Order: sequence, then structure tokens, then C-alpha cells
Amino acid sequence: MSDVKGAAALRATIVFNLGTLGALASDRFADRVEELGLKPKHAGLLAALDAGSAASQQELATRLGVAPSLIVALADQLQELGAVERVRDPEDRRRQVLTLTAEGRRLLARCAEAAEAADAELTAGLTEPQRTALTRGLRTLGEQHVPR
Amino acid sequence: MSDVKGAAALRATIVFNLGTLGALASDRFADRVEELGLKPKHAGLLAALDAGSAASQQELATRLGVAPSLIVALADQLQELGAVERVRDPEDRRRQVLTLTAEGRRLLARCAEAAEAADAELTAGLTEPQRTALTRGLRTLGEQHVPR
DNA sequence: TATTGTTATACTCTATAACTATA
DNA sequence: TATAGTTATAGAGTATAACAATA
Repeated sequence: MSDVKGAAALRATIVFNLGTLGALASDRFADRVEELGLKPKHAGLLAALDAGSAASQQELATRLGVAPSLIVALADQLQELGAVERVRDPEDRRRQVLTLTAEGRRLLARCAEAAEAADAELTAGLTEPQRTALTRGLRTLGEQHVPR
Repeated sequence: MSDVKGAAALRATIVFNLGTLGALASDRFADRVEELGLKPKHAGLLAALDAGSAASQQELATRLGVAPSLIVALADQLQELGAVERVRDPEDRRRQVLTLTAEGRRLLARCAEAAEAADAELTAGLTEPQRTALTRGLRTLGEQHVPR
């Protein structure tokens, strides 16, 4: 503690390792969903729709922590794939309500499988208790910091 | 297992949570090192130099998993800050050997402090055993997948 | 001819800001 | 006038490819 902090101190932090491993994990996941025509953000949007059901695009932007204009682009692409439908809210015709189609649910399921396969690859070197502990720790952090 | 996988299955994976939390962690860390004139990649480069001491820019590109041209840009900026020096290798004059200056070590120490502060904030809601388990899990994964 | 570092260029991602329709 | 969504534009970040110097 008394000496000057160097590389070892930085590498010991959760934040530093989360950053580097997060980039790695996203790349691995992206590789696997690419053949579905999707990127990680599309999967996040599908998951948000499945979990929270109908939501306006503005609400989704807040939940995913991105600009509303990005939701438009993601939704456009998902609509082209037949994964979501845009329905005007009759009570407020400015609003577009996004809903998952059967195809959207199918794609989400395949995203989940892709993530599970990437998990298996990434954590092949961990013992089962280590994997469980890591899963729990990340879920706890996510519940506390990622809006749902 | 028999029913169709949905948002819950995706959110249960390590890869998905690593991706979202990694982006969050990088943002928090970036906020803190911004006043030093640095971004997370600069910190990664400083740490690589401190840990492996002198290395050619090509080697660093491989270690950090980025294109050699990006090392040039990062090194340019660090050199302007007085954090690194470029010295021609006399044995192979094509090579530029990057070395940390005293200022570079000072900046690295401040990066480590920034990461520790971000850690404290991010993990405030975890118990001490949870934090320890998470730290260990991430370090193990990092050692297995991040080239050093 | 092969390799290191550099420069030039282009592409991807995403945010900001302007615009349209509706309230 | 304010708000939801959209479109247009711009910027950051990074990779690819061409280039120069050295081997």
C-alpha cells in the first residue's frame, strides 16, 4: 500500500478486468450471433422486449442506456428480419409499441444458445464452483447497475 | 431446459453480463482517467509497459489485441504527455522501444487509484466475500484469455 | 524480399441536433 | 408548446492498406 501503484495494482481491480474481459466476451458473442444477422445490441433489445413486453422506443432507449436514434436503427433492422412489429399506440398515436414476433422469440432463443456456447468456451478453465460464483457475482452486479 | 429460451436464459449467462457490465465499468473508469488526459487503452498500454518493460510496438499490438497503427496513435499521445519515451533499438534500427518515464509511472499509479475508486463505487452493494470471489473469478479468466 | 513503424484512408458505431407528426 | 419518433449529420474509435526505412 505504501509503495507506488503499478501494473499489478491496476490488474487487480474488478473494473479493469471487467473492461478487458467484457470486450472479449462481446467479441465472442458477436461472432456467434453474426450468422443470425444480429449484433449484441440487437440481442439486448430482444431480451428487453421479452422481459418487459411492450414498451415505447423511448423507454427502451433509457433501459438499454443508448440514444433513442439508435433504437430506431436497431428496430428497423429487427423489423426487416421479421423479429419485431411496430404498432401505433391508439391512445397516443406518436408512440410506436414494439412487440416480439414468433420469429423474434426464435431469434432470442438462438441468442441465448449462442451465449451459453460462448460461456462454455470462455469458462472451460474454471472449476464448477468458480463458475457458479462468477455467475452469481455478475448477476448481482448487473441487477444493481443495469436498468431492466 | 425443455421450454424455449428467452430473456431469462440470456441474462443468466456469464458472457451477456460480462458484456454489459464491461461496457459500464469501462465508462466509469474512463470518466475518472479523463482528467489525466487518458482513455482506458492508454492505461492498458502503460500497464503493459510497466509489467513487461521494454517492448517493440509490434509486440504491444499483439498483447493488447489491437492494430499496430493504434499503438502508434496511443504512443504519440503518451509521448506528448511525457509518459513514454521512444528509443531506437541500436541492434535493429527499425524498432522503436517504448519505455515508461517517471511521469508515466506516476500516471499509471493514478490510473490504478482511479480503478480502485471505481471498484469501490461499483461493488458497494456486494459483501466482502462476494467481492473477493468476483475478483478471483475475473482474474482467473483474465489470466487464461488476455495475453500478457 | 521481409519486417517495423508510420501515414492515409475508410468504415463502424453512436451521439447530437434538426425535423415531422401528434398531443 | 411539448413530446415520440425519425432523419441527417458529425465525431470518436479503430482497422485496413499503402508507404518509408531498415534488415
